[in-house]
Amino acid sequence: MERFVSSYVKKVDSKGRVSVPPPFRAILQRAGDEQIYSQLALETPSVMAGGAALLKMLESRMNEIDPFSQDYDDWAAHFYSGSDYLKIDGDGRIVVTDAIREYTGIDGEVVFAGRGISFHLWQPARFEDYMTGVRKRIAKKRELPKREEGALNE
Amino acid sequence: MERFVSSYVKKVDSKGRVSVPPPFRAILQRAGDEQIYSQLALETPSVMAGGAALLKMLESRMNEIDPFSQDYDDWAAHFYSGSDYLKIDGDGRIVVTDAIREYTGIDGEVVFAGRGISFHLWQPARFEDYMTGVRKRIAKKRELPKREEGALNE
DNA sequence: CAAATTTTTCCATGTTATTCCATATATGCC
DNA sequence: GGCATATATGGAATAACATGGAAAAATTTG
Repeated sequence: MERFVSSYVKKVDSKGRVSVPPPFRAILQRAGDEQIYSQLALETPSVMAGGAALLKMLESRMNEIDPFSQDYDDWAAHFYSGSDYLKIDGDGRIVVTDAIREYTGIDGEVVFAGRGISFHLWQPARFEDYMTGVRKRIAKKRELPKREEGALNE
Repeated sequence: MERFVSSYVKKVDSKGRVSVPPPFRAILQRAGDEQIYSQLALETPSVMAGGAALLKMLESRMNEIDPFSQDYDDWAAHFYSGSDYLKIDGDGRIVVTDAIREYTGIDGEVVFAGRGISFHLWQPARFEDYMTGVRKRIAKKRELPKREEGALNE
């Protein structure tokens, strides 16, 4: 399956329109997706997005939960209320909703960050901070178990 | 089956009229529903609503209870006395009843929150609080079992 | 039963969202 | 490096929608 790779910064115009990075657009198009499924991310002030493949993956995960549990209620709320279908228009653009803006802080520019089967939407500054943290955490982990004896530059 | 997805904020006019979000309206229309079945929610100060599919699901659940039990009496009371059919008028609007206002605190604006087979009506501020709680609970649960070995943010 | 009140339907208007188009910019290709 | 194609971007035209009020119908009340 094709993967969303790399990060792109895009401008948001006064009407909230953003053009989807062509590589991402191409992947969606080849998969037959005319809409982008989006969901507010749980751990970060960002939005997870992707095509039907992502949606399917998420749904199958949710279906493992007992439908009459409190747990399920929470997931259903998050899953359905916190989601959106963003239609890709004739010019390859989507519109970021108010809910997305508020949750992410997106306002003149947005980062499309590839994540494999999905990609995330970020406010640029927050994305940079997040990536810095990510790299630090990874480096730290590797220091102890591996680094001492392992490859120095890989 | 089509699902109610996303959340929409709508204004309530002085007569209690609210226009149903077009995406929800479209789903109901395609299913042939001209009325919205609504029921006071048990766990939260909101109203659960939906079309005939929802009603059918709820009824089948209730039919599993012994009709001569105390349990059944309670359910029947809740189910029938705490429900309403909200007619969708020619302009795609419904009227929120006094019972709904009192139970939910809805008063100038209302949130339509998608929930899959149903959607919920909320007073906006309360909905925001609720969703924040939902996300916290989910994130917390995920910390323990999976996070160490699993995907980082998907 | 008539009057008053509420509810519902109908209609007009303003607003918002979507689509379409034109231009500028960038990218890839030869 | 220059040409052809693709993309970004803003604005204008169009369509969809929200919203308030008036008219009509139904309901309640005295």
